[in-house]
Amino acid sequence: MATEIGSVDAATNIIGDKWTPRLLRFFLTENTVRFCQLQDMTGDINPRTLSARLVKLEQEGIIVKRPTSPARCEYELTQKGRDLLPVLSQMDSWSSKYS
Amino acid sequence: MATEIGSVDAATNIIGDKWTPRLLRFFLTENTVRFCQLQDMTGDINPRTLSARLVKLEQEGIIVKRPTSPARCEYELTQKGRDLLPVLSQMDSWSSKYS
DNA sequence: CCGTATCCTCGCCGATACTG
DNA sequence: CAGTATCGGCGAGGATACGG
Repeated sequence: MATEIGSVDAATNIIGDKWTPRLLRFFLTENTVRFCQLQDMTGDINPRTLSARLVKLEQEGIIVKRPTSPARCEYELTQKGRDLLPVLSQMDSWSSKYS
Repeated sequence: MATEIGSVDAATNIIGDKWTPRLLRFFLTENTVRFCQLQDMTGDINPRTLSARLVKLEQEGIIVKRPTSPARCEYELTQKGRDLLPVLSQMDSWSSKYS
């Protein structure tokens, strides 16, 4: 059945984007997040860039966007996104070991 | 003591580079690797780029370079590099789950 | 075999300003 | 609050050729 095992590319396509790991890291401790929270947390991200990241993550089925009121919405991980958290955890612990 | 836990940046600095995850993936199955092997495996990587990656990985203490004969050498993971393999494994399994 | 040297393109992303 | 619009710089990395 040609199970193409052993590539790392799909994850790289997400993780490799600037800011994305930081954005996803938010979900290690929170269930939902809003646009401005991500802006505040990263401190410096351009709204244009942040928007682009969220669009891509949504297209890839990693997050879902949910309006909570007019002019307000929140983002949440899908199952596919939740499955990405172990990657983040590993990156986290490696990073803190080798600061 | 301001233990800055909970960043993902150090790993991102390595993993985020184009080609690097693929290069490191080699070490999931092999202990040492040579320049031309990496060229063959990736298929398309520019020698200039490959060289740059290896230099950076060496500077970061993730691999070591060892000449085996004049005009021949091999690369090997350090402990710091070996500690990076779990990240790669996680990326691998996520990628194969969501091809 | 293992790279380095030059040149050059392309697209990422920051700055800034503005809308629903 | 949650984005979109426009513009522009800059640097990563590809193409190609060459050297130890």
